[in-house]
Amino acid sequence: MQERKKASQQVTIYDVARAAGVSDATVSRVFNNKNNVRESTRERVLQAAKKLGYVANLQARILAGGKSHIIGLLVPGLDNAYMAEIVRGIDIELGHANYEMILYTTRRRGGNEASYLQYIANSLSAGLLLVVPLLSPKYLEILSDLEYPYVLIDEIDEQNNSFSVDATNWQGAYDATEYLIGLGHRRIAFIKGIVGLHSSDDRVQGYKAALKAHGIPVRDDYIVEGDYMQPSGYDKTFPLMALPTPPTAIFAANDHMALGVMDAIRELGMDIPNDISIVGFDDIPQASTTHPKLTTVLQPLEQMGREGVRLLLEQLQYPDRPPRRLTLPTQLIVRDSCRPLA
Amino acid sequence: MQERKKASQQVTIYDVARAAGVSDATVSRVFNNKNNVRESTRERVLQAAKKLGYVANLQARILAGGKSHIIGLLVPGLDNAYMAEIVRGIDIELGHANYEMILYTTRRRGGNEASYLQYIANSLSAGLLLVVPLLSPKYLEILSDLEYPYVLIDEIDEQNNSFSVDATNWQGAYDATEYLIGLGHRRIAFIKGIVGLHSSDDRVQGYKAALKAHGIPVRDDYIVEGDYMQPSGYDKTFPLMALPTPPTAIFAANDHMALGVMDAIRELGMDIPNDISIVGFDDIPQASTTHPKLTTVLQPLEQMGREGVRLLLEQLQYPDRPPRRLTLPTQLIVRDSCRPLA
DNA sequence: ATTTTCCGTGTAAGCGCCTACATTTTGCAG
DNA sequence: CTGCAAAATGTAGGCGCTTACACGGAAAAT
Repeated sequence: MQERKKASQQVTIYDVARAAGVSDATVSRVFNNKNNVRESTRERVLQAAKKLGYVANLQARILAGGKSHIIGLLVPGLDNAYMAEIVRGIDIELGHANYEMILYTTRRRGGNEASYLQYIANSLSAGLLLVVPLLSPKYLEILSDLEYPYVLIDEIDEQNNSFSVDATNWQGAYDATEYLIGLGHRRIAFIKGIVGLHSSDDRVQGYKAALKAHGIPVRDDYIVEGDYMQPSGYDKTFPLMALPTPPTAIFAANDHMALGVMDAIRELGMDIPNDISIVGFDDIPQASTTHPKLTTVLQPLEQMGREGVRLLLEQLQYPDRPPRRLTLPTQLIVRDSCRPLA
Repeated sequence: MQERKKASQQVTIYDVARAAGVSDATVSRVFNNKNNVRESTRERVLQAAKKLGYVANLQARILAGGKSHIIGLLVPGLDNAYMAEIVRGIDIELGHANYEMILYTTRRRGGNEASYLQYIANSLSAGLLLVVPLLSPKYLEILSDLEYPYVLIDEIDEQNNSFSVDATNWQGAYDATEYLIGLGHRRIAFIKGIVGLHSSDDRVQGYKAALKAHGIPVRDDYIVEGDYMQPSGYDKTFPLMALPTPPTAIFAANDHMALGVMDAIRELGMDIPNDISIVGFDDIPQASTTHPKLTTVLQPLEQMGREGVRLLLEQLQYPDRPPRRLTLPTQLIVRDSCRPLA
């Protein structure tokens, strides 16, 4: 026990019980908001607790069968604005519900998903939030085998067997493309995200659908592959602009790539939006601090995080409710990176 | 217990013991790497455990006096690249040590630091990592009252009474300034970070010291106040460039602000680095994906995170070691945003 | 006033694991 | 072989808390 010398000083439920002249069970009841405690004793207990500085010991509480009030968050990493926004939402909502969050990264235990998940499930978290692009179906399988509550954020379960939160990716892309078309653009290029990703694929489809709906042929040479990261947006812009008939607008499947596009365009000596229009997707905070400000499709990341938490807590409370999929609306945010075609 | 139906399925130490034909104590010994277990039984236990899919129950382990293998991370939020880098380092090192991390944000329990810390200390974490700019001294006081192990990252304890990790902010700023001077610049402006922040103040001092060392007078109108965020870098650039004798180089106290400066400069129709040189500080990932690539002072953020973890684990293992302060070297990273003065 | 409820509280038995101590087994000198 | 120390393993108690159950007393019903 060298690890926690403070153990000796820890105020337990017994100390409070003694101070308040009741049994430990009563103290427990008070702190768990059980209703069968007389108001006067409840207050006596509360006061004693406050005076002694009592703070419940979580592990004991969980072990004894209480609720853990901790949920796990599994992510590949925190190193991008997209993730940070979602996590912010999660944190806020968790705060309201008085839950803590423990962070797991897929970086760890690479390969051995099964035991990692098993480990997580057996640990302190009562449930798991997954923000894992390119989620392997194996994960879901294991998770449901474990009968462990979880929610997918910005990712869906093809089997429709999981709680999940995502956004109207198709519609968002459709709207943005239509906006560009409305501005008079006909030569609209699209930089794709990571192929295979649900969100990414939907965006391509939305883009194509809008073109078709307006009788504009889909040109394959206008559709290039990116990876959702800034450098890919930058790199892919040059070949696009080197085309015999270069596009007059570029729609990047996310803001990070759009930022890269802007860099490339500037490097080509062209002006945004006068020479070319650019649209992104996500509306990360940075989108509104660039110059010109980026027109983009807002994906309610923070809200997705929040709803994810709600869905998880709901599961914890009512374990038997059937899985639900929540799809939040995106919204076109018009800023300064587009202009009507002359 | 509606919260965890899986409880019934949980494989306990007893199951393993039975399967291996030993007592639970022996199983415990095996999993705690105690040395007085015969090799043959150790293996028998391990095999049984593997077969049953045994995973230790953390709360029970902690409760019984074992090590928690969880540390807490207290941050204001995750929403910037600086923090993300540090957290990445923390995560990596924690992974090596087989520790988990639980995330606490100062956003929660605004105001009531004392009880929040008390809560944290009484929770599952064995120690706390603080990445809290503008840390109130009150925090430290409470923490040491609690005799709770903690490490400060990129922040120092004036009393020198805490374990902490930071970087050579003064030297880094000195080096960068000297580099600019070496390039022939004499009119070098500086955009400060958040005043009051240890790191920020040191950087100003380093900048001033370099100027003085080279006999260049420190001009107050060249030193403006920022807040470490991109918009402030952008905003503060305009008045600077509107000066009767505008600077030929701008040194921003961090990369985020430098990015803002670059935006502003471009908006003024000037070229980087031909018309003006720019230097940042931190070397966040983005610094190398801008165009031109940003010359900056590398602050080993990831490593700071890692060392922070090391220091914390060290404390957990040897509770009586006196506090240490670890200062990691910064390094000037020359890229493309500076040019010799014509 | 007496019986029936029900409310408020205490008692006790764990939750899964660790560890001091007791006990058995092993290794080895004599 | 015997004896004994050392190594290996088992036993039991406890970590702080929750919760089924028991129980006394007060309120409600008759």
